[in-house]
Amino acid sequence: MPASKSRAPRVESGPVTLQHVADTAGVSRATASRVLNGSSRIVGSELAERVMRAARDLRYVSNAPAQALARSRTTVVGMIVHSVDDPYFAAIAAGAMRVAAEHDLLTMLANTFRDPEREIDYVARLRAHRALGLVLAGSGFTDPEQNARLAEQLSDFAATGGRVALVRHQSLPFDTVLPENRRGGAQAAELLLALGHRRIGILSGPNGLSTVEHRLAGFRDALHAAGVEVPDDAIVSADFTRDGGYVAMLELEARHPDRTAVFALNDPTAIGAIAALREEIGKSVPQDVSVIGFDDVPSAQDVTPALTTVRLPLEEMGERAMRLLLEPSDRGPRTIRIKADLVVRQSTTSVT
Amino acid sequence: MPASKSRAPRVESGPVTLQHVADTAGVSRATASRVLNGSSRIVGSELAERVMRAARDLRYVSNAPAQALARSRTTVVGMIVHSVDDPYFAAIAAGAMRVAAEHDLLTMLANTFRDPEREIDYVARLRAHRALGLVLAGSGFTDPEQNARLAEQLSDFAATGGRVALVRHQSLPFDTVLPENRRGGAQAAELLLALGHRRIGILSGPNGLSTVEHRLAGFRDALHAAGVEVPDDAIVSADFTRDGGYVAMLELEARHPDRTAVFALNDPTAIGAIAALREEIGKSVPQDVSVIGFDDVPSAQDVTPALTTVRLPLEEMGERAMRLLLEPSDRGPRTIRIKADLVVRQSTTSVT
DNA sequence: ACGCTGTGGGAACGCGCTTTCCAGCAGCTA
DNA sequence: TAGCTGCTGGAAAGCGCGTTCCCACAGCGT
Repeated sequence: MPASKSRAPRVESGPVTLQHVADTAGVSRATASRVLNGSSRIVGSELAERVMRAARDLRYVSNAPAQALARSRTTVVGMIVHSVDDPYFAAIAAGAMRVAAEHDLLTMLANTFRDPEREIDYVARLRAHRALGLVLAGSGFTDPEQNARLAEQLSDFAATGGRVALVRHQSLPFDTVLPENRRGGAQAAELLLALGHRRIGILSGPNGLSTVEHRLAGFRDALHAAGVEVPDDAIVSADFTRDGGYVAMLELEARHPDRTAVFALNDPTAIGAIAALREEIGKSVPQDVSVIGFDDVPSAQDVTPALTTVRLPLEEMGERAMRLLLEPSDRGPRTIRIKADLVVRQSTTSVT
Repeated sequence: MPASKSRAPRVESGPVTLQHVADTAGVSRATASRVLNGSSRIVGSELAERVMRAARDLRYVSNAPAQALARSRTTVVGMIVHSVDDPYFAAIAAGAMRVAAEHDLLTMLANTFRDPEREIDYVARLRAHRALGLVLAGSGFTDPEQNARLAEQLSDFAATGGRVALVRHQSLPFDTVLPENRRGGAQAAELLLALGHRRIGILSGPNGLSTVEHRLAGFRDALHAAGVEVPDDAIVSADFTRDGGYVAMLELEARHPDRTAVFALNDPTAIGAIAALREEIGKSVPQDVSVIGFDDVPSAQDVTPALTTVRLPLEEMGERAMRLLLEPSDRGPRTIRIKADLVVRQSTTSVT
C-alpha cells in the first residue's frame, strides 16, 4: 500500500519523501518541490512557510538520486588522482575540493594507484554517476593505446554532458592545467650547472609516465646544451615514493659513486635519497653530493638539509582546474600554463 | 518523440539508455537488464552475447542515479575528514578508500576544515545521496550542543539504512575505531620523565577538539602522578599545522625559556616547533630541548633530528573503519581500540 | 497423447522528484 | 460589469531502471 495521499501524520517508517512533507503541509508535491528547491516559480509565503516547517519537522532531505534522475544532472564532481596518500595529489585535491565546496558540490575522489586501467574505469563510473564534471590529475601515461582508450572514455563522458579538466601534460582536447615540467627540469639542470656540477646522477620515476619523460627531457636537454651528458646507467628509476628514492639512491651509488649531484624527479624520492646518503652511504648533503627535487611538497622545507627543489603551486593547480571545470567556455579547450619556480635551499652547493 | 521501441540504429544523441541497447540487441529491456546486472534469472547464452555486444558497441554505462532509485540503494560510501591536505587524514582516507575500492565502491570525500557545522551538513548531504555508509574521521568536538546535533544527523542517516563508522574518540552508538590518545599522551610523558625532564612545555591543538583533550589529559595525568606539573601558561595552543607549531613555539619560548622538553600534540606542530627552535630561537634539538610529537606521519622520520613521536597506524585505522562499515553486525556497535606506539628517534634525549 | 513442470521473454508498475500544462482566481481596464 | 491579463496551486507525465507478474513454449512423466 503506497503511503501517498494519506494526510495521516506519517507512522510508517522508511525514508521521508517529498510526498510526506507535502501531505503534512497540506499541499501538493509540486508545491513542496518548488519551495524546497528554489524553483523559478514563486510560492505564496504562507504555504511556503508551512512546507518548510514540515520539512524541518520530518528531517526531510531530498533523495539525490531521484533528483538527479528527474533533472538529469547532479551536483557531484569527480576527481581522479594517483593516490591521495601522496602530498602532491593531496595538495591538488585539497585545492580542487575547496573550490567545489564553494560551489556546493560534493566530490567523488578516486585513487588509481597509477594503474591506467583503473583510470579508464573510473572515468566510466563517473559517467555512470552522471557527474557534473571530472578533473583528472596526475601524469598521463605514454602508452598510446591506453591513451586512445582514455581519450575515448573522456569523449563519451563529455558527450553525456560532463565537463572535463586535466592537470597533466598531455594533449587532449579538454581544458588543461599544464605544469611546465620540461622547463622545470631545465631549471634544475641550470642550477646544477651553475654550481659547477658535471658528474650528475638522476633518480627517475616510474616508466611510462609522461611527467617523468618531460622532467627528464628538460633536464637532459639543458645539460646537453652545456655539453654535459648523463650516462644511461646513471639514471635509476624509482617509484616516486620516499622508500623508492632510498633504494634507488643505493643503486645509483653502487653504479656511480663519483656523482657530485643528484636530480630526483620528485620530492619524496629526493628525501629518500638524502636519507640513504646519510644512513647507509655515509655521504653528507650537500658537502659530498648535492640533491635537488621537484614539486616542493610541504615537508621539503623541514628535512635536513632543507631540500632545494623546483616548486609547483600544487594547491593552486587543483583550484584552477576546478574553476575551469565550473566556468565552462564555448571557445574550445583552454590551457593554463603553470610556471615552475626554482627554490634554492640547503641541499645543493657548488662543487668544491 | 521518445526513442523507445524503434529498432532503428540509434541516431538521436543524448546518453545511451538501457532501452537503446535492448533495441539494438533485439530484446526487451528486462532481458537486457538481466544480463547486464547478473540477475538471478538466467538468460540464454546467445541472447546474452548479443546484449553484451550491443552494450559494448554503444559504450553503454548504466545510469547510476536511476539504478539507485530503482534499487533504493547505491554503491557509494561517504568519508568525512577535517582536511585531506593533512598527512594524518590523507593516510586514513587512503586506507579507507583502498578497502572501498576493493568492494567496488566509489567514495565521496568531504573536507570539513574543522568546522562542526560543515560536518553536520555533510552528513545530511550524504544522507541525501543515499550513501551506503559513511566513515567520519577526525577528532570530535567537545561542545555538547554540536555533538547532540551531529548524533541526531547520524541517527537519521542510520535510520535511512546508512551504515556509520567513526574514527574518533567519542561515545556515539556506532561502530568505532578508537585510537588510544589518552594512553598515547601518557606514553609521551613517561618517556620524558624517564629522560629526566621536569620543566616541560606543551604545544596543544585547537580548543574544543576531543583528541586534543585526551592527549593532553593523558600526558598531564602521567606527569602529575610523578609529581610534575605543567603550568597553564606553558601550554600554548597551536592549530595543528606546521606553521602553527612554529608560531606557538616562539610564544612558548617567550613565556618559558627554561623548558627542557616540549610535547607537541601532533607531528606537524612538532616539526614546526623544531624549525622555530633552529631558525629563530637558536636552540638545538635535542641537546638544548627535546621535542616529541604525536601520530608518526610519514615525514616524521625525515626531519632532522628525526622526530620522536607516538605512532598511530593511520592507514590501518582507515582500513579497519571501512571494514566495520562494510561488514555490519547486528550485535550493536563495535569498538576497535588502536594502540599507540612510542617511536623513539633523535629529537629527544636525557636532560644533562 | 495429454497434462504438468520448468524456463525464457515481455509488459507494466513503481522508485522520488521535476516540470510542463491547465484550471481557477484576483485585479485590472474599458 | 464584462473581458483580460497575470499569478498561484494542482494534476500528470515523464526521467531510466529494476522487478515483479504473466504468458509462451519445450521437455517430461504416466
